[in-house]
Amino acid sequence: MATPLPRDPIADARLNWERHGWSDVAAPMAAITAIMRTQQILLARIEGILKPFGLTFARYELLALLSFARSGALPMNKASALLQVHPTSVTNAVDRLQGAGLVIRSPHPTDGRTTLIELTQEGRTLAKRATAALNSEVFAQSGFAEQDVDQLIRILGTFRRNAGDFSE
Amino acid sequence: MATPLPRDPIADARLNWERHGWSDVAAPMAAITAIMRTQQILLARIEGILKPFGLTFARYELLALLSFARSGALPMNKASALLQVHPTSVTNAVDRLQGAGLVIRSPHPTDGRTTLIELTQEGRTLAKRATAALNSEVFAQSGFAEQDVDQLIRILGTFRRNAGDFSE
DNA sequence: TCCAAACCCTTGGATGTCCTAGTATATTGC
DNA sequence: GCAATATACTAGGACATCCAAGGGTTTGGA
Repeated sequence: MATPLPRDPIADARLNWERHGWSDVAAPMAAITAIMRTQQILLARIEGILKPFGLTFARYELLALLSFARSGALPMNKASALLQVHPTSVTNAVDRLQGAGLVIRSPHPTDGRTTLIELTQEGRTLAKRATAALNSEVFAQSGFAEQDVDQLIRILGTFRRNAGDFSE
Repeated sequence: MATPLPRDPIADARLNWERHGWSDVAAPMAAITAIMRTQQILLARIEGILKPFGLTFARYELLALLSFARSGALPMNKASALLQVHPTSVTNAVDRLQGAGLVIRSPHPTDGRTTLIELTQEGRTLAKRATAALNSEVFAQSGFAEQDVDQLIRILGTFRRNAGDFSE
């Protein structure tokens, strides 16, 4: 890890905003910038843990999603919707997972347009091991206080609902 | 925007975690996943606003940083440290900004290793206009309640400090 | 019935991020 | 003073994301 900066760059940005007369939006700017940076930190941690398994976060997410599907298989478009990424991102991830022998593409029984992604036994085993590693190395040491975790889930859940992620 | 899902996929993931006996880390997993998704939503909004200016978020951040520097110029390594991205990412952004005539590379007066990035007049003007657009179209309508913005700044600030971003 | 519209997946291209390695310049230590 | 180490930037490569466009399959309305 690099040497810590002497000052918080996001707090400084907020001061700059206020100095320029944008005080009304300085706080949301700081919050949004902090989310961007936090995501970057967390992603780096996660990828660091997954690397020994030959996985990236994108591929892990797909593997995990499949492992929770009753049949161990999902249509690509369904995976795209649930992971909330562009269909081409799923195509990309499946290409690599299939190349590694972790998933298989198979035709949908009734809809010729649709392709099913199916976990192989190897894929299921790797998903299990990778999840165990993430649980113990990242999620169990998230760096968030317990009440803060609840706050985050509440705040970001409201945000995501308002952004149109889900209706529920 | 795509049709909202009937259910929150992150809440479902949390339930899956609990069902598999990982209740102790289910909440942090959900919080971290929510951060990833929120970042994705915010980034898409920001890039949508910046697109008409011919800017991406990475390039905008660099322009904004320079516009707050007293001299309008910064060494590349300083920009890299303040933006907390890899030096090669700064090289990439500077290449494109320079190609668009928004910044200029100039040699450091005393250290031959260092390259200074300097805003052009055009760059300064564009930074101002882009900031105004982001302020009114994104930050002023962040979708977070005012108290939640404060909570986010507090929670993520603590997290970033613990992660080694800054010492202060 | 049949064709247009809708839907699903893939290909190709643009960007951004990181890592590794290489070149050039400074600084340190003997 | 000079060699070894550290620092600064860039080139090349691997991945991920999105968008635009294309080809195949289904669906729905005339």
